[in-house]
Amino acid sequence: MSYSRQVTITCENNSSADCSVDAALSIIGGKWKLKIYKSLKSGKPLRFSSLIRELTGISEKMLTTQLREMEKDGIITRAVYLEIPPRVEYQLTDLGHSLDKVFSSLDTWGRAYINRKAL
Amino acid sequence: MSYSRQVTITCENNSSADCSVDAALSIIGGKWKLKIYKSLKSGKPLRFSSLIRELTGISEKMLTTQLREMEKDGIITRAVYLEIPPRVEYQLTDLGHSLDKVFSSLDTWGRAYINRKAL
DNA sequence: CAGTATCCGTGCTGATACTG
DNA sequence: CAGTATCAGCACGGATACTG
Repeated sequence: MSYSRQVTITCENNSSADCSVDAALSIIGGKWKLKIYKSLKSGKPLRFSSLIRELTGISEKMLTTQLREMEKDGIITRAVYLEIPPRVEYQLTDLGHSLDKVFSSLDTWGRAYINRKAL
Repeated sequence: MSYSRQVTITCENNSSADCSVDAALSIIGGKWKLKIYKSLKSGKPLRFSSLIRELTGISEKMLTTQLREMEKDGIITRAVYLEIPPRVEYQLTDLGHSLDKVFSSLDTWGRAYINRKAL
């Protein structure tokens, strides 16, 4: 089974701003990516089972898929420890940590939006 | 035809950070929203046909859908001029303009990501 | 424990044709 | 000009069962 995705990063007709924003959204968009980022944000490596527990509602398949994509995108690392029982730990890379500003600006805007709607 | 969507903004089990980020992504996520934002960013009101021209590749149906959602979310206004031929102009609201920081942080991160991958 | 394999529904997105 | 209506494909996300 392959986890290939189409992340068209060639810019063609679009301005570079479109392109960069698209690239960013292709990596942090979707239902789970930013939640996974948030779980790993502290820097502490987490195991598969810990992530399943934190991300209430995600299926094993989805978590696997999302983690593989994030690994491919260079956002996280995957460390396999050959033990019994097996242990796999996920951790943010430097590139992953650099999502901090994006996350916080989304968070800030989202909060403001919710407050405004609550009026 | 109704354009209702489910934008679950109740926070339930999730922390407020999850919730706000989700709210933000539900509004600016997707394939076209930020491109439309970008077209209207300057503040100049644009007509339907102008937007179609700028957003290469979008269908009329998609543009209509996206614009209606953004209007509902309070991001843009829709002004109808009862003339012949009809004229409709779209413009960012203050709330829409407040997306500036979100847009630029995505843009900045995306550029950095692309440069990094180009190594 | 940490996955894979398989099946499947829904909704996002698109193409095309038509209308006030 | 600025849409609606209709049909359709396919990717996203989910449920469940199985495995090294």
